[in-house]
Amino acid sequence: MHGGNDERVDQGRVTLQAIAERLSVSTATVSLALRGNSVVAEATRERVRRVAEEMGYVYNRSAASLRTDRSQIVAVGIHDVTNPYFAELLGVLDEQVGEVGRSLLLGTYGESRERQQRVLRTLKEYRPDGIVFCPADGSLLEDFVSLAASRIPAVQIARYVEGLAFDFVGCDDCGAIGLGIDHLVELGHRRIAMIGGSERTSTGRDRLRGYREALSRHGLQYDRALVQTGHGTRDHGMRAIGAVLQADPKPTAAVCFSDLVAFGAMLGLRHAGLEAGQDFSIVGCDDVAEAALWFPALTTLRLKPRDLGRHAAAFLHSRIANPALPPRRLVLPAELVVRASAVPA
Amino acid sequence: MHGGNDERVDQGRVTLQAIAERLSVSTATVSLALRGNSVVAEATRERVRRVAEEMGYVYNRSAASLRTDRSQIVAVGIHDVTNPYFAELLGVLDEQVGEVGRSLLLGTYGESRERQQRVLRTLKEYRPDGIVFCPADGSLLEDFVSLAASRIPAVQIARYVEGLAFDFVGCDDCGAIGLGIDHLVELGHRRIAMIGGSERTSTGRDRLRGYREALSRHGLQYDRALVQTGHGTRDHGMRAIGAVLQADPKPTAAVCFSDLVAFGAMLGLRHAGLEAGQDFSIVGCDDVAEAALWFPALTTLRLKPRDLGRHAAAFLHSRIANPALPPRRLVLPAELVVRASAVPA
DNA sequence: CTGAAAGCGCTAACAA
DNA sequence: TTGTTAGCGCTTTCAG
Repeated sequence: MHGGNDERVDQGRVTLQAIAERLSVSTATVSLALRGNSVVAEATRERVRRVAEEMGYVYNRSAASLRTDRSQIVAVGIHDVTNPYFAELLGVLDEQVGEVGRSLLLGTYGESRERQQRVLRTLKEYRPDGIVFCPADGSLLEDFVSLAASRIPAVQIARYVEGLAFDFVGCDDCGAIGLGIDHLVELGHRRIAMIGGSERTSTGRDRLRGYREALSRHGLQYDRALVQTGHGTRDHGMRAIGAVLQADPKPTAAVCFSDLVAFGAMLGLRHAGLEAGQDFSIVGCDDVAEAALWFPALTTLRLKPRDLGRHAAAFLHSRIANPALPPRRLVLPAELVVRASAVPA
Repeated sequence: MHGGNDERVDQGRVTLQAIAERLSVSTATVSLALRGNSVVAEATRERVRRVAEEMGYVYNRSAASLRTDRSQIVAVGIHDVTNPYFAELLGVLDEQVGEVGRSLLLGTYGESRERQQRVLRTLKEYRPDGIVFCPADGSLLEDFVSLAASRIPAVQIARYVEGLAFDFVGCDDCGAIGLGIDHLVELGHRRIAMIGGSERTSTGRDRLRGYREALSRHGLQYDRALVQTGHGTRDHGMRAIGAVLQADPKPTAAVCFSDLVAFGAMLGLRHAGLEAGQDFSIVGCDDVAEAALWFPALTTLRLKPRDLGRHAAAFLHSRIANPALPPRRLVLPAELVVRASAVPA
């Protein structure tokens, strides 16, 4: 320990305390100054800021959080970030939440209820200011009682669970599929299949319902052989289109639960020697980026994840500000975007 | 305030303290018991656990974090979750990190250095146990001095910045493109374009280098008119293919910086009246899920984001355990997957 | 305009 | 095997 050592030796612990000592002021002053509170003199604020910078101070949010009961964390629970629709949702959420100085704590759980339970519990332990989540396939009301009990402001996104008194923002799933059917009927189709959509998910149920209702609106008969429920994956789409093609009489068109399913279906069609947009009509749902670029370009129902994300963030922030708000529901309209995968019968 | 009120009245504050009082033991015992420490009697542990459960206790990680200097948070900074390659990376990271009881704190910054600065600073404030990030386009060494000074275990993923003494795990970008060129040359192509890849990114530079080196390896001449650098987006791919088609003599094939670029390029080709896999050959890079499903199915270089994510997590965890480790570099090999978008000249 | 002091909920010595 | 105690770094009265 020879002389000439400088202050940088123990720079591992730069706290308010350290700054306060260096400046011979109190930690209270430093705290206030750093947060720009105008109760401390402009000159002091400046000095504090400079020294903090110089000492390499970094705010400790755990400490602040413990003290204030605000973590500036928004937890988000979704099944799959790999699904482009949800990836986009996640992106928007991050943007929106970042704008008000909060950060996203992420948890994914596939479609497993059990993992969802674990993830939700862990997320809660970080004391997020709020949480936005998309209930896993098959979720039951009881899965969320402890979340509700925690009183953490929560908003359900895209999917809801029946009877849960949380905010919800989603799309008009029923109406979306209706639009798709309308379009196909206009094109002259009479035998229209429905591919994908889990009955254990609100989006699945609502889109399936949209299918049935639209059919009956057009005086078409519901045929169980034309519907292949399942997860919203490419794989399912590919397998399901094959199954549906076995029906007699054959369908001439299909609406899909999602674009991913539609992509799978178009591929399955090709395996069966058919081509979407020629021998068979396909309409997707979501309008992910890839949809416009496919060949044939996918006719689909646009669901606008950006709007979803924006509104979810707004709901959450207002609820954080005022937890007493009654639960709200926002259902965004879908819109048909006509491209090349659906053609006259 | 009539009688019959039960304990659930103020359930807002269930702390170790509260449990301890209820059981007439100390908070230390409760803490130990809840964490399953075998120093407390099995019977006590059980009692504590039951009461905690019953009272709706939820662990407060801010408090623990403050005390232990461990947050169980892994911060991740990336430019874009909407890019399927990075979405997949994110998904794997979440899985891996979850397995050892940590959670992901997410920050995105587009390709903006400035946003990256803000995001990194915020992430640090949560005192993550570690951080994995992909440097934004144009990042400079100086952008990370404060991260380095913070001594938070860090690993760079996919892209690295020259001279940064952090761990790195990425792909053999140079070799990947080389494989692509080899394939095209074997198919008889001599005029091969390169589309996408920013020079302000290690992946861009390395892939561009791979292009040049492979060309010269095959005795082909490097022609500036055949390379269109730019971001790894579909848009860029679509615009760039047009530009490259102006060259004289025309190229007969192109390697793309990424699958996204390749998708854009294939679309651009169509606009120009050409068809990939017939009149022109395209090879992508990444092998995202969509690549196999496109028409024509994309011949591409598989980069295995899952392996990347797994190794990054492993690097991080070992470094958290032992911060003194020297910086490591892991470069995963790429592999050619032949499909239908590249054909004989 | 600034300082002193208490306390958020937890864990880790150390003592009993 | 369990209890006592101090303290992590911050914010917030309340005094001065």
